[in-house]
Amino acid sequence: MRLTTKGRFAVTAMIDLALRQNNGPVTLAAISQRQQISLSYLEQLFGKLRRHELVESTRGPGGGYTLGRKAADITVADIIVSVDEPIDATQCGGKENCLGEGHRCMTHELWAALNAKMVDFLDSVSLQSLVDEQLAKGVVVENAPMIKRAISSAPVVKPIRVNAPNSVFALGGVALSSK
Amino acid sequence: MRLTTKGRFAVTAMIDLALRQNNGPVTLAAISQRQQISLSYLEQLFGKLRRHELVESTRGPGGGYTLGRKAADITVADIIVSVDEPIDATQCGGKENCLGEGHRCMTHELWAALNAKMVDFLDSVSLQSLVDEQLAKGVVVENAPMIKRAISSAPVVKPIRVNAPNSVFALGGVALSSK
DNA sequence: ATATACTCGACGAAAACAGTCGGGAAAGCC
DNA sequence: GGCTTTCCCGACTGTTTTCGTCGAGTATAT
Repeated sequence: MRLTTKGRFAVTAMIDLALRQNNGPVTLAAISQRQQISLSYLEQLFGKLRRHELVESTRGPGGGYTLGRKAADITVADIIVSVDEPIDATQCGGKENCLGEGHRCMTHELWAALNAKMVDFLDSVSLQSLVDEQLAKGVVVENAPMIKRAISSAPVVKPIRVNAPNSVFALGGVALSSK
Repeated sequence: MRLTTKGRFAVTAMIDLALRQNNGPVTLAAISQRQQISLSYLEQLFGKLRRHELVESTRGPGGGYTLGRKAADITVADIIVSVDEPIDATQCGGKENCLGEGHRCMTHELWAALNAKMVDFLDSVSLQSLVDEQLAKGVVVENAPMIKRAISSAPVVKPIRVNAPNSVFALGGVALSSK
């Protein structure tokens, strides 16, 4: 398990997505603006997230991404593993008895214990719990025009897709569309 | 909080050190051989660990490193923070209200929640607990000639420094001194 | 048809990682 | 003193990862 800013971007983007997907699909462009992550980089990350079925995509106008399953069923470990992939296996290539004898290469053993703890922990943190934490903190989710409250239990809600590039749908007042 | 193989090396080396320091100081050369980490790289890591007072050094023959405080008082978070240092601060430079208004830059907020959880967790794992885990698994600590059993409660035992470069003090039988 | 938005691959600069090298400086031992 | 051991430090290098750009392409809705 590795943990870098790459994983941080992915987790942050997923929280952003989870906070807003009840309006319908969320575009990467919107996440890019809100979270200050380059669009192309997000595309790469979401490509991986999609291949791991953590998100689903909808093409065309009004399209974007939605969560692949309920936020409560997505863990932080899922997200990080998805974008980090190559788990690197402690220089000895993963084979046991790396140096011929029995108790050699404890490098492997030594780290394995802590790594397991870490994975267990990150697997116990759900995306939903992070979202709840944000809502509790009073994070303002812009343009959320009083849709149903069925956050993630409704199958695929897809309300009317308002397609207003520069009005309400943009950013909540401040002009950030200039660049 | 970042987590890469660098932190892994540091944690692994610290476990190795904790397992053996009751014989007296442990040399980096020995850790290097056992854990297959390059000596010079270890020197860099231990330089940081020493500056953070997690380890103490003794120069000259029979010298090496010992823990700076009891293994139970050193956490994994301590170790990782020591070698990773620059904590990077979420592109906005750490200042609040990054974009002028109040609820902007939730990038900061979003990640902070998880990061805090992670630090809390890693701070709850002591070096001692990892050492105990290894001992329970039956890890063989070579050349431990039946010293006291007071693993880490004795202040600074420092028995007689046997200075026998190639005999018992070397590696426990197998010829690894060839390179 | 056209605009929206995802999809994919190649490319590139900058940073971090992992390791090397060479010269020191303190401490013990002969 | 001279020798060895060991830590100490800075500079340097090659590789990988990060982060981002660009351009072309495909599906979809209006």
